[in-house]
Amino acid sequence: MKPYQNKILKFLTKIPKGKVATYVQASQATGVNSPRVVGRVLHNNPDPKRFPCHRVVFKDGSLAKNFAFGGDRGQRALLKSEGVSFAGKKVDMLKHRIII
DNA sequence: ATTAAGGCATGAA
DNA sequence: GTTCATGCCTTAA
Repeated sequence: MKPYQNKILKFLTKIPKGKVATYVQASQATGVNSPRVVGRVLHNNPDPKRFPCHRVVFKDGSLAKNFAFGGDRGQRALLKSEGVSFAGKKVDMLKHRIII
């Protein structure tokens, strides 16, 4: 059993639409005090359709280079479609960052 | 202001 | 010990 993985995936589902979470927030919310672990779980994402890994971004709002949905480019489109605003290349964290 | 690179820290496989 | 969808730091252009 991988409790951290289960918690992280569950954390993804509880991210409201139009909001984004940072790796740090996800790691702290799940008790896994390491953003890298979160990133690994997202990469091992068993079902991208159920777990919106595209809602997890860097602390500064930038996106990962090789995203499972078609690169950072595709992720930007997905988030934008959900109502997330973008400041150039980065997500507008001030408005869409979830409050833990 | 932004990008790139290098280094160090953290936690798990 | 090494790697990794990170974070923060510094240096450079």
